[in-house]
Amino acid sequence: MDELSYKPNLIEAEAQSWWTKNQSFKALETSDREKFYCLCMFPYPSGRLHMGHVRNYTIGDVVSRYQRMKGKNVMQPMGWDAFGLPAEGAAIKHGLAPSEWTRENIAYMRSQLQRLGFAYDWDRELATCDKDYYHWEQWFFTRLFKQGIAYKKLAVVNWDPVDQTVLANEQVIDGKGWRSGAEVERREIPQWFLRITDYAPELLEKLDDLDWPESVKTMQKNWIGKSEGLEINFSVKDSPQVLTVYTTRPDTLLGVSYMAVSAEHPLAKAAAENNSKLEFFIEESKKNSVSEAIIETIEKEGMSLGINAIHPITGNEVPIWVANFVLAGYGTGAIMAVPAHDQRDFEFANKYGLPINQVIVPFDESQICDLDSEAFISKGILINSGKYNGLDFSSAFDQIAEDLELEGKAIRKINYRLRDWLISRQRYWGTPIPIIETHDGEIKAVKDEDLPVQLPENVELDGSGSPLNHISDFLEISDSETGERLKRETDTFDTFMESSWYYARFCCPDSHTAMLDNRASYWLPVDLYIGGVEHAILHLLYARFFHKLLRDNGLVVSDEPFKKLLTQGMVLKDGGKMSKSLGNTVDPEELIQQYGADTVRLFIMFASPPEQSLEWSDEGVKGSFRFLNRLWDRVITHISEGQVRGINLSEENLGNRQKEFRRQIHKTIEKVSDDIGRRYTFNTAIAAVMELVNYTSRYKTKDSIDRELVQEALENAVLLLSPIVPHICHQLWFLLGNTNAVIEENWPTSDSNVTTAESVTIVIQVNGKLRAKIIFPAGANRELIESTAASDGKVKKFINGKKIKKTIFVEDKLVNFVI
RNA sequence: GCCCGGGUGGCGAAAUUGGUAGACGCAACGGACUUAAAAUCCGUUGACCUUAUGGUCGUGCGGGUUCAAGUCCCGCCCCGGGCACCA
Repeated sequence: MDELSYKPNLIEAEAQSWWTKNQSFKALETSDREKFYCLCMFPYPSGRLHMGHVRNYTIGDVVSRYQRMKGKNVMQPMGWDAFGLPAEGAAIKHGLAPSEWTRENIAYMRSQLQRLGFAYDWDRELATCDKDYYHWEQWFFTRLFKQGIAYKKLAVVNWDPVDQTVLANEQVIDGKGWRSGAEVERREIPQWFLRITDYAPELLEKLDDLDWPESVKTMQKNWIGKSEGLEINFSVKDSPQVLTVYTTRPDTLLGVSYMAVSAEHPLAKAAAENNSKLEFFIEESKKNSVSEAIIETIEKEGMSLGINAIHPITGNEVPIWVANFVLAGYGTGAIMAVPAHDQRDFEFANKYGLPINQVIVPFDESQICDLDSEAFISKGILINSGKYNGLDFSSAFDQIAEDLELEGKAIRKINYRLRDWLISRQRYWGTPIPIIETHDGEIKAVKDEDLPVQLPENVELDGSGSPLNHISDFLEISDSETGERLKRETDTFDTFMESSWYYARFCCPDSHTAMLDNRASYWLPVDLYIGGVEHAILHLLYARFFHKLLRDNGLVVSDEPFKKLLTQGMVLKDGGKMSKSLGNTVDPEELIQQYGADTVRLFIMFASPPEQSLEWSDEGVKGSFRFLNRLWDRVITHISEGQVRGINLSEENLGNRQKEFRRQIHKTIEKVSDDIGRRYTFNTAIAAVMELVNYTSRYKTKDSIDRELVQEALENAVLLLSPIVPHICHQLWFLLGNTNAVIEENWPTSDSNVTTAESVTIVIQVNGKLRAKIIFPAGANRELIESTAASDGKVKKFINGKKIKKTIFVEDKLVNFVI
């Protein structure tokens, strides 16, 4: 074995112990440099790292190390999103307590992260299942409870009648419980909510200020779903009840031909009492999952309730139906149906032979309106609408709203699609909700001095019922002062609660006297947040909401938690998502053992830009390993020819060939700095360094100036690659004769005098087709270029004596003759 | 069903502001080195036509705008993500 060959395992251990010994990644608030908080979405400790983790954390590490070299005071922390459903499943399967399973996983995955050489400040590590963490979440919740932001109401859940437990949507497979196989029912139970809808306007408006991908901002905007409409009350015939609906299209009000309510609606319940067919239909509808994706794709079915609503304008009777696609938790749980101008209402009306009343016509004939085949959903001019005929959308909206408001039959309303956040879960492995119930049913927050409410950890799970309900020590307590018998809330928090504020706790994870202290004001907001695009809506919206709650309670000073967001794509293998069930996973650990962490990091950053999905390739990994070997050999060969130092590379000392080499070096610095610093396109940054290394390898060294140029090229290649492959660069930097570690070096800057090209290639087109390329001195004037181009043999041939109608000229780029 | 992305050689991709399509890498093929293989190094590599110079076509499909379209507009097809209890 060659003493001088590339041995990744050896040099990676050496580099890592150097960083540890020098506490290179410890982040302090006392620095006078500008702060940079770089955060990757923390992992759920599922057992082992997968490639998605490696990709996510490598991106964060590259940016952190780059920003550090740019002189920033960088904090990059890591922790564990440790509560969640899989731990309960694993506990049942392996007979292990969820806490034990989780903590073993954390220990193993921590060692895997360390082996990858990520620049984390491990002193800030936290796990959400630690009582020091959830203590403050409970403390904050009791404030929200007292402020009325947390409240209780009925909500629909998936209920497994055999296991007597609530199921997650994921646990419902083809309408059956995943363990019991029993047909799942929808059931209404009391649940805790947070009033996120109170913050809907701000959550919407502040999106504009964020440096986030437009697609994510659009998704959040649509999710919040602001609409302006009318809430209209229909009276019910022969009944004191009122049927309230919300519509954004009051201009179509005269086209209403039926009403539809959800299976949970009071009118449906009442009508079913003396109608067994209806009762059966409603029971069947309730067997559908609560998942919107499922409800929206099932066969649309309905049944008449046998009662009528009274149209608020015409006074006509309109039949009321129950329909399986009307969502109980959305709007008023009831709709007015206008089949002529809504596609879903149209299909339902056709299926059940309900009337289709056209009340809108297009503005002009260019629009197609064929009510035999589909609804006409565009806005237009009103017809068949009595005194409103001839009005357009906005005047019809105003007129109808005004008239109905006068009669007290409607109010204008801004509505949001966003619903309040359901935060309680009927599960064991989560943060206990710090609420107690007195014997007379009063609900009270647990007092500060009694926090945290600790989750009992040594429990046995069997998959049925609620475990906390069976632990009497937990469930039944007595008041420390009065001795009154009290009962604890046994629900736990949605795990999105923990992930909604961990980014803030990383600023001061050791604070025992407060949830957050002024260190949070120093570090927040997060400068760059990186994670999977699958979190584009829920996690990122909840975290934004929680941040505003923290702000309104004086705990943080910023309005938004994440200044810039980078959403990484998925890691695929053979075109599909890597998953255990498909058996196409690649274990990062095996690859690290075989090639070292740097090779894995390099491949994963080179294979595609971060936002795109990444196709895994074992051959590609080998290619990355080959490149690192070439780079290593190149440096070894260079230094074995002896040290070069202090030779003046200023322009007057260089020949043309040397000037061009130096130009390549500085063009590479310029490109890589832009790719990493601005564009986040690490793949093209790596390609640029590869080109420089290839150029250097081909470059024949004839004198000491050449050797100094090779030194400059290799040093810069090492500096530019050091955020991506930090271990090999740590070693190569010393080998190149430097005494400081590369991590302590500044990011290189390119010299614009060197990068300015003396000549440019101008593309010559005839009618937009490439016909010639001619080299001109940079900045050559238009006349010269055009006359030279026109007399070029090939160009002449294509102009072929025809008249030039027009000449397009783009400086330093192209000439296009239009003939 | 609704919302948001994506589709470029045999493969991963590049083309940053409408201006040279395919940088860089993988695979493949040919050559050098070697007893041989591996490794390494050098070369070729979008398709078709052509002896060659060269030419024609080509960025999911069909239209359009423009001197010029992978890039902009309209209509489709396919794939992926999310849809509120997976994280």
